[in-house]
Amino acid sequence: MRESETDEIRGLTIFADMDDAAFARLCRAAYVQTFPPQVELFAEGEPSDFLHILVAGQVELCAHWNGRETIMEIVRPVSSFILAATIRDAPFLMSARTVEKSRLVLLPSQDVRDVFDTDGAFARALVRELAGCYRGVVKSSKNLKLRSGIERLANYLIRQQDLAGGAPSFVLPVEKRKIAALLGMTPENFSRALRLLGEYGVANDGMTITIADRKSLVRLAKPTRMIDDPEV
Amino acid sequence: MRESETDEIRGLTIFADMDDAAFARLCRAAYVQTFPPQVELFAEGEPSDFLHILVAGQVELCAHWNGRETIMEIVRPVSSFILAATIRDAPFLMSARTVEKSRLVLLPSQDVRDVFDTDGAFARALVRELAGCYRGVVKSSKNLKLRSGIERLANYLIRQQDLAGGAPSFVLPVEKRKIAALLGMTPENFSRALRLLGEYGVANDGMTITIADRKSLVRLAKPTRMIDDPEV
DNA sequence: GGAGCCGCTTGATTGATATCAAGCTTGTCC
DNA sequence: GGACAAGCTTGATATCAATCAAGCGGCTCC
Repeated sequence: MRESETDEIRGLTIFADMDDAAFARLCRAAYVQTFPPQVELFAEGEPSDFLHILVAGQVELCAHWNGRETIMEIVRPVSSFILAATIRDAPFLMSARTVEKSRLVLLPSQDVRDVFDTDGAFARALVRELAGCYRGVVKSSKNLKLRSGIERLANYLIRQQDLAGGAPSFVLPVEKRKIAALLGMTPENFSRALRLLGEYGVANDGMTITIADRKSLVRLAKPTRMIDDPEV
Repeated sequence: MRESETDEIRGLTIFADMDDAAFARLCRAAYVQTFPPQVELFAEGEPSDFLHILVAGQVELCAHWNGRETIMEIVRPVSSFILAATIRDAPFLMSARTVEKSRLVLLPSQDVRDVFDTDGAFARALVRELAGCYRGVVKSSKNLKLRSGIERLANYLIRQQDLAGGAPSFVLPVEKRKIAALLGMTPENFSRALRLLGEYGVANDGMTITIADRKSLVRLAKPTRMIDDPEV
């Protein structure tokens, strides 16, 4: 891995406080790879040989059971994923697939565990990171159990508007069917729910969403920091 | 906190590898308290001042939104809970309530963070613990998104039978309505689903469940390690 | 023992979501 | 341009889950 590439991931909070020697050791056997869209990076159940870091592109994490499939998370750069499996040397609980052309840094899991065993700063950073990941999944689980489909969609749109800088119009980051799966609904119901949101000032043209009356949408969505704020 | 009481929690994996001095420092300002049933220990949104460890009894972790309530987890002894909030010095994402008379050890969150900042072994143990917690919630989320109510119940019963030692008959650990909330269903549908499982050899007398034909139940439930095995 | 409470069960009904089956729109590739 | 594919939308229908409304049964407390 070249220096220009290590720089891209050095800024991640999990590496922020560790010393250069330990970071160098992590990067020693690391490599960078670019994948085309729709490529499966790994499958549920496989051993977690590498910690993955998405540098550019988009990756979906999905899960399967009994012929059904759902999307658990959509990863955007720059962030690591499947850290927990790496730490516990356990099989992946999710499959990963590129959504678009993506560049990834792969750190051998054994190296991550070795450095984590010897470098206290890294271990502490991982604790904070994993605590954040845990809270993220808890929030997502609350979202699923406490809200109906249309409520989840309304909150999703509010969140996306914030991510896009708050402008009334913004473009959805992935295909609608993928957002539907992420929100635990079928593409058909997603479409119907989106139309129902027209009553609340949401307009929809292809991948572009326009929120004309955010207050009205918020009255329906009732976002709360305990579910919808990624910072908390 | 007395020595007899520190012994009760010393065996937890998060304390296993730390040295006695660090453990003593953690316990210095800790205290033990016994609560009657149905007492709220803390509420969603409050600051996480103490890391909680359940020594005896049972505690439910629940979440609320817009007048609705659900149960996220039922904690059994001996285990810590709300570790992630403590680590991140963030508000609780869930409320906690005793299900029965319960004894808890409360460690000041600030002490936990202090020791975690200075004791590498503790930090490493926390990483492993949190990675396990994260994977637990991911599995629970897969369970919710990929399975129907009756499938979740079938898998729950199989798991409870294993926990009870594998005997055909066992007693449910909490009220049915709480199990229903945990599985994301109403008490009414829980009751109906349980009756439908009669077709698969499940009998139900009060709190006692008898599984006459486990193979048949397994054929329906299709348990998988990637969702149902707490060890993976 | 009896009254009252609480949780569980059951049935009837409503509401939400999934499925099936077309069409529609958009963009791509000859 | 025209054919095709893929994703989206829409309507009709079926299935699943929530709600409403009793009634049952066990338990506690006078």
